[in-house]
Amino acid sequence: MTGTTFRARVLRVVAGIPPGRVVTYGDVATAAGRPRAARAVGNIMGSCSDSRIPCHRVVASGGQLGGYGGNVSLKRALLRAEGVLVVGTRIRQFADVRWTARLARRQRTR
DNA sequence: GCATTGACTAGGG
DNA sequence: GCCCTAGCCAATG
Repeated sequence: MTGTTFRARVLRVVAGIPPGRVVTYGDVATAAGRPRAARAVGNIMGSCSDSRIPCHRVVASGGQLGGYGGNVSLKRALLRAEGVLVVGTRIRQFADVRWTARLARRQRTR
């Protein structure tokens, strides 16, 4: 995996997010190997045109919705459709819908 | 190869 | 709770 670019790793992580769950840009960056590249992740997301990449499950820190190419309303609708409780530009019960590889292992094993 | 941009984050007012 | 500032990173011109 030495030749894997940061971009590819980010897309890989986002593609692994299960329905009804969300992750912050910082979490994706960390999972990709660059804890400080949250901004870069956002840039990559804007370029992700693949339908297999659920970019709408990537949100900002603190449960903020973040952005969605200028159509935040659509992102809000998609998240709510998956069971995520969204109010205004924020996510309620963010800790309950937040997803990370480490948490996934915990809930999968138990 | 340098400068600008942008779906970010944390900290201070 | 909201607005502004500084810091960080990859992509693009």
